[in-house]
Parts: sequence; structure tokens; C-alpha cells
Amino acid sequence: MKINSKDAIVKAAISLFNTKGFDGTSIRDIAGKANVNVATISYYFQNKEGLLEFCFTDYYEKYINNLEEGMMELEAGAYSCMKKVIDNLVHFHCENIHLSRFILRELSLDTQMVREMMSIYSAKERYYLTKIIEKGIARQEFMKINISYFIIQLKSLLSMPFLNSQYVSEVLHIFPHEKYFADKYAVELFKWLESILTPAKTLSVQKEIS
Amino acid sequence: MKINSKDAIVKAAISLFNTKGFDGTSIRDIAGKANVNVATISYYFQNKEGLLEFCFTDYYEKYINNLEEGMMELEAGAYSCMKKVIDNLVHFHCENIHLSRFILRELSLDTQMVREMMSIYSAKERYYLTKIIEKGIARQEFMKINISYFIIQLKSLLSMPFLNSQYVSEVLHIFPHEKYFADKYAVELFKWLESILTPAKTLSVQKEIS
Amino acid sequence: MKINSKDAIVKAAISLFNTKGFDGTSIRDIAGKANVNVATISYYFQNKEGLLEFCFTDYYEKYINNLEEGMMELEAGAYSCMKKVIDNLVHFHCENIHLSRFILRELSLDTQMVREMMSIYSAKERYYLTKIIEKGIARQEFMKINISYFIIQLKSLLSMPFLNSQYVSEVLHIFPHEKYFADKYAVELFKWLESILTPAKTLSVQKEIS
Amino acid sequence: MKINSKDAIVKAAISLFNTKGFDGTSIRDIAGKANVNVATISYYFQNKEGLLEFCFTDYYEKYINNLEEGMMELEAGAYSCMKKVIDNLVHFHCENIHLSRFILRELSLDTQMVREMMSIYSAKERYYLTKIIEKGIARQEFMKINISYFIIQLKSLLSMPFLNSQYVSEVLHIFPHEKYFADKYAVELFKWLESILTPAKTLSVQKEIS
DNA sequence: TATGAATGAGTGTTCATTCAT
DNA sequence: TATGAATGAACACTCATTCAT
Repeated sequence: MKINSKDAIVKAAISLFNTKGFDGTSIRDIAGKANVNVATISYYFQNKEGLLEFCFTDYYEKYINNLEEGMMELEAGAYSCMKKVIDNLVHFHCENIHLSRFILRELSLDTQMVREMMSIYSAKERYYLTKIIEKGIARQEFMKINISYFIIQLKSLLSMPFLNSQYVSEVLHIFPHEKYFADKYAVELFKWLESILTPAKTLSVQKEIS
Repeated sequence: MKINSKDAIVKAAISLFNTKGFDGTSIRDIAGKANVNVATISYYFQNKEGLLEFCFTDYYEKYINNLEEGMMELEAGAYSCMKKVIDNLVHFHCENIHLSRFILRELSLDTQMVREMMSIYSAKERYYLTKIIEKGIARQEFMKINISYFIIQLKSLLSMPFLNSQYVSEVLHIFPHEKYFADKYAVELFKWLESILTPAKTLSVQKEIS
Repeated sequence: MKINSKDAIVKAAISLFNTKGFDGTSIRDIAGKANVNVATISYYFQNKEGLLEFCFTDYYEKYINNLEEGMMELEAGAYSCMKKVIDNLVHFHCENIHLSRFILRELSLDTQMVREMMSIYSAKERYYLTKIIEKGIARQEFMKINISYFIIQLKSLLSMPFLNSQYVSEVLHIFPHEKYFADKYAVELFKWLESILTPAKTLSVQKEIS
Repeated sequence: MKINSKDAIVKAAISLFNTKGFDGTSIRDIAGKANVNVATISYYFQNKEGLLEFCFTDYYEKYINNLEEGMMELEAGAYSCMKKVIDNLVHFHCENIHLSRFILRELSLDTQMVREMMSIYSAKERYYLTKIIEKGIARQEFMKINISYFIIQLKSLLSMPFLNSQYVSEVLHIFPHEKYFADKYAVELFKWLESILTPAKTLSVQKEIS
């Protein structure tokens, strides 16, 4: 009768984790929404933690895929590579907004799993981003910037509209789950990217500071 | 013997909510950390939800205070006003990093309380920010920008380093709870602000798009 | 400001015990309804049990008073004495319907206090009722009846309409808290009394009605 | 290992509700007596209220069954039908004295559940009793009586010895849980029935006794 | 006479998990 | 592959009570 219990569980879990958070969701909620018995969840994922790990891995594998796909453009140019990465990640978050929102929120907690995920995937991500920037600087495509502060801002801008999709929708009437938003927002980030990476424009800022 | 049970409870609650999340924290955890009886929490805050509401209100009242303090500079100039607001809010988040992290995370959930808080405070915040920008545009201090997309980016940049303080610390080795960070990060945001608001610099971006 | 806290407490307690039962009522409920601090209840009645005892004693003292007032007619005749007793008790229950309902319900529990009350007051009541009947039999006013079975029926008829006042009101549309009911119901019990006590007399009842 | 947890829970619950009342009994008491885990009660009955509802329904279904069994004799005669009903209900209460005592006590409270039960079952009971009496009057088996007052008395006499079984046992030394009592008490109620329903017949009762 | 602060023990309920089937 | 029955531990919360004031 059940085509695929496992998929149904994951789907229900992501939906509920998205709105109620991981700790705010019981496996009974999930089982109910997925129309399976509670024990079925333990059967497939060992325990609730296992289901969380599955979601994290699912998210990060797709995330890194998108990142690596962008990396392939590095030879063609650091700047266009970075743009490709940004475009990919914005669209990835947009297309998987429920999963993304939940993971991005969960990542703000101090848990063993978060530490593990960070040590595996965030390190990798940092490596890739650093590589692009360093290449861009070396090739004089980019001005010399503080890489860490660049990453902070990049990740801020990439995640917040999807993490706070409710705020964005209800207060600003912009809908981050629509492709239209992803397209437009990517352009905004390109502008930010140019302002931060390309030398010509920093003159006035420099003056102001001095 | 107990000087101030209520304060002890709030302090313990913020600390625990910060690391484990609201749903991941039990009132026994809080009572234990605050060295009071569990019933004392109900005595002062009615229930766990009441404690959450107290934290939200505490956060937002301070937040709006910082915002309004910045607003007072509006007559002196929209640009300097916006800088003052950014500076205030960065330092506010930095100084109250535990409370901020917990609230910013909690705001990403779909709960009744979040909706209420958003309808009260986010609306106010949006009103103030819009006012500054419109004034700046009217006075030709700013170029004509899309206000909503500006707010998305502003709020992204203001919140993420504090929400993801663990990532920033452990992966990037930058410490958002230190005043040094707040000072430096504010400068970064000033640069972003200039690039996005002041006309001269957008030329190249314009060209690129066309 | 408070005229009489103690009275207010008792009044609130009886009202709440009446509708929610003793165990279903918290001292906070009572304190709230009486507009006093919870500690005030402990101050006057030591503890919740003490408040219960006060109610029991209040009830039984009035009950026994009504019984003894009826007993004074015993010399005048066992039959009229019994009628007087019945009339008194019906009206007493009617006038104190909240207290009566609560006490009559509480008496159906197996508690230490109930056992104590029964050993003091029910024994006394039984003594009086037995005395009337024995006198009536001795004087040949009554036929020889089984006293215990008589008492069971008498007490059934005296208590049930007040204990189950809600049933009587809502299902039968008869209102046991009104004096009209007490008057009419007493007459019903007189008929029952005659039928059970006096062999040949049923005729006269008929006459009385017509 | 456990043959039937659900039955064990119900049995333990009735026993404890009987002596300590519903509100005076904790689910831990019940679980302890039934030798099951507290969670098992929630598993089968959702919550404590659900267990109460189960008891109510169990009681009333049996009660109405006994009533309806008596109703089947209506064609044979209203008087014998009423006697059959009384006999059935007395024996039903006697045989299920714990359940009956608890339910009869609980029915004296102002709760949502009592209102619901009354609107379903008491209405039905009233309908049946009215039907018998009206038939009896129509056939001139009974004299014209006030039906509501008759029902009050009937229900008083049927319930009180079982509700107040402790009083009856300890003060009057009559044991309402024994079949001997039910048999004898039914005869008493037949006498009462005759005296209230049949005007001229009181004679025959006298004869019967002698 | 009366109370605000605080508590330990207990409430009903829900949790994630296990296990025989 | 999937589940109904059952559980121990934990949950948020309420209880009657105490005590300094």
C-alpha cells in the first residue's frame, strides 16, 4: 500500500522541522504526517538523531555539489566562477527552501552533530571559496580583501532570506521560494560582489575612512 | 538567601536557550542552572512560554531603543543616520550575543509568538528604515534603490555573524562577541552601505548588466 | 478593605466544592474566588483538610439542630415528630443546597474524615430516628417495620434531589433550590411516610389530596 | 507477559475511583495497582479523561441494557414491567457496586462529561420510565401520579444504598454488595411502588407481609 | 490580620525507543 | 518491510504548604 515509506518520512520530517524546528517536532508528528507507524522511523533511521543526520547529509551533499559545479569554472576566471557559485547556491536554497531553512537554523545550535558537519563541510566550503579569491587576487581580477570578512558577508547574504523566509514574505512581501526572487536576488549579490571585489569602486570609501 | 531569583532565571534561560535552543531546554535545566526550584519559574513567568515572551520583549525593546537612538540623527543627514543605526545594532548584537543568537534563531520558526513579535516590532523597524532611505533619496543623498532588497541585505549582514557565532569562531577564527569585531565589522558594513547607496560607484555594475 | 476574609473563603470554598468537588478544587481557585492570598486560607484553617472539616462541622451542626428541633415534638406524637423532622431536613437541604450537595457527595468517599464524621453524627442521627420509630411502634402509631430499611429509604429520599440537583433541574425541570420544591417534596415524603408506617391510613392520604 | 493490560487498567481504575474519587486518584495509583506503566494508560485511553469516559460508557451501556430488558415486558403489563425494571437495576447496581458508586458520585458534579452523559442516557432513561407510567395510567393499572416526582423518588431509592454503601454497611450493618440485600431491597421497593401507584391495593401489601 | 516569595512533592502527559511479530 | 503494544525517563506544570514580614 505504501509506495515508499522512507521518502514519505523524510518529506514529512523536513516539512515539520522547517516550521517547528527539530526539537519542537516529535517522531509521532512525523509518523502521523507520513502515515506510517512510529517504529518505522526507527527502522529506517535508527533513531531521531539518525533522521537528522540524513537531512544534514542530504543538504550538504547537494550544497557541495552546487559549489563544486561552480568551481569548475575557476580556470575560466575567478570572477565568473564566484558568480556561478553564488547563482548556484541562491537557486539551490530557493529550490530546497524547507530543507535549507531547517538546516540553516539547526546550524546555529551548539551540538555535537553541528560541530561534526561544520568540520567536514564548512571546512571544505571555506577551502573552495578561499581558492577562488586567492586565484582572483593572484590574477589581479580582485583587489586584496580580507577573505574571512568576505566569507561572513557572502554567507550572510546567501542564507538569511531563506532562513527568515517568513519575515521576508510577511513583512517585505517578497517571496524567497519563487524562482523570480532567486534570479533577482542573484543579480543583487553580483552587484555586491563587484563593489567588494573590483578595485575601481573602493576609492571613495577609502577616502572616507582616511 | 536568594538575592534575585527572577534575574537568575532569566540569565540561566538565555544562556541555555542560546546553546540548546528553546525547545531543547527544559525548565529543569534552567532551574538547575539558576539554583532555584522549578516552581519558581512558573511563579514569575507563568509558564515556559511566558519566559520566552519575556526574552523576546527584552530583546526587542533594547533593539528598538538602539534603532530609535540612531533615528535621532536623521535630521543631521540620512547617510550618517543609517551609519549610526548600523553601528548601534552591530554593537548591540555583539554585547548581547547570547540573547541575540537565541532570538534570531527563534524568529526563524513558524509560531504564534513569532508572528506577534514580527507584527509589532518588525513592522516598526521596517518603518524606521524606510523613513531613512526615503529621506536619503529625497535629499539626493542616496541613489534610488529597491528598499525591500536593501532591507534584506542589511538584516542579513547585521544578524548572521551573531546567529552563527560558532561557525564564525571555529571556521573563520573571528570572534563576534568581542568589541574589536563589532568595530571592524561596522566599518565593513559602512563600505557595503556606501557601495549600495551612493550613485557614483554603480556605473560599472550598470555597464556590466547592460 | 476586606470585611471578613474568613467568610469570603468559606463562601468561595462551598461554591467551588459544590461544582468541582473537593479534590477538583485547588486552594488557589478558592483564594482567587474569595479575593484573598492563598496563605490566608492556611492562616485561618491550617490546611485544606481543615477547611473541609470546617464545612463538614458546619453542615452537621445545622443538620443535627434541625433533627433535634424535630425531636422536641416526640412527646406530642411519634408520627408528627417524624413529619416535623422530614420537613425540617428537606428545607434545610433546600436552603443550603450548595453545602449539602458537596457534603453528601463527599460522604460517599472512603476517607478518614468521612469515617470520623459518620461515627459522630450518623450514629447520633440513627439514634434519634430509631427512637422516634420505636416510640411510634410502642405507642402503636406505627406498624412494625424494619428500622434499617426504613432509614435507608428515608435518607435516600431526603438527599438525592439535592445531591443530584443538576439532574433534577436539567432532565426533569424541577428546581430543588426553590422553596416551592421543598414544600411540595415534603408532602410527597409525608405520603411515603404514611404508606410505610401506617397500615390502614392510605385512605386518608387520598382524602387529603382530593 | 501481560495478558490484558487494558482490562487490568480498567479494573484498577474502578476500584480506586470507587474509594478515592476520580480527582483523588492519580494515574500513577492506577498504573501501580494494574501493574502497568503510566504511559500504557495514555496509550489505551489517550488521557485520564478518556479513562473516565470509558467507565461512564461502560456503566451506562449496561444500565440501559438492564432497563431495556425490563421494557420488553411492557406489553405484558405496566406494573410487572416496572417491577422488572426495578429488580434489574437493583441487581445491576449490586453486582457492579464499585463502578456504580463511582459513577453515581461523579454524576453529582458540574462537568462537561456529566452534561454529555446526562443528555444522552438520562434522557433515554426518562423516556422509558415515562412510557411505562403513561401506559400504566392509560390502562388504569396505575393511579394518576406526577411522573417527575415519581422519577425523583425512584432514582433516589435505586441509587442511594449503593452510592452510600459505606454508611449502609458501617452504620446500619446492611451490606449492599450482597445478593441477599438486592433481593430484599427489591421487595421493599415493590412495596413502595405499590403504595405510590395503586390506590386501593395497600391492603394486599399488608396481607403479603403478614 | 494578612501576604509575597519560594518550595518539594506530585500531577497528567509526552517523549524516543524497544521488541515480538 | 513494517507494526502494535508497551515502557522508563523526562516533560511542563500545579499542588498544598511554609515562612519571614
